[in-house]
Amino acid sequence: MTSALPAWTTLPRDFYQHHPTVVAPALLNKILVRDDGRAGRIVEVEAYAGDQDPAAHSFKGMTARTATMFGEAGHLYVYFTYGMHWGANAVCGEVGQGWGVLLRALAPLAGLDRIRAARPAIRRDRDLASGPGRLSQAMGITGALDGADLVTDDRGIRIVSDGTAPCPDPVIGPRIGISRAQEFPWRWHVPDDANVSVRPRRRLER
DNA sequence: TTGAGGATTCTC
DNA sequence: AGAATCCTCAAA
Repeated sequence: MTSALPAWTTLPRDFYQHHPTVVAPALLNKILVRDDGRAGRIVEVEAYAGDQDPAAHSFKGMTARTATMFGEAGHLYVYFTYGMHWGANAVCGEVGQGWGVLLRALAPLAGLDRIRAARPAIRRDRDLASGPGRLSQAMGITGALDGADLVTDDRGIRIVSDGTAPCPDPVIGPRIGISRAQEFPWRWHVPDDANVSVRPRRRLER
């Protein structure tokens, strides 16, 4: 019997030590894993690039909120917004750059009972983790996990590969929900994946 | 001390 | 289209 389930190998530090426009598409088809069995395949991401990027939290330099983003690559930057939602990023680049990749959507893969329990109002599975706030809620990510090391798995969250190739032909387009640098094509998602978040409704100009 | 705005989601 | 809901940061 030679066939076996492919091993889940944690992504190494140097996977993250590049520009977020490189790391972001490379993260498509990787798997976000919690130590309680919850896991989901990453199907939508966005890049944020520090002082090169007016839309990034880190654009104007480090603050108390963004300290993690300026730290070592491979850690989790978790932010709070709109008074109720958490967002999760993989820090990338070198220390001091403030670069990261926002995890925007997962295709739930394991621990579905726990994921559904974390999203009790949701009826369809494709709505469980389709959006940064939904993803964080589904996976139990809050500010308590800000700074967690995805490489050493020091706090029960990591990103692994199951051997699936990177998405060969991702959809590329503008980022969602930002007011500046809207023209940067720094969003990538797996084509036709039901879990990809959708812009609510484009506001008509004028 | 104040206030505007926010890497969103849900409901009406 | 509007509400919910509160933290962050710059400016006064």
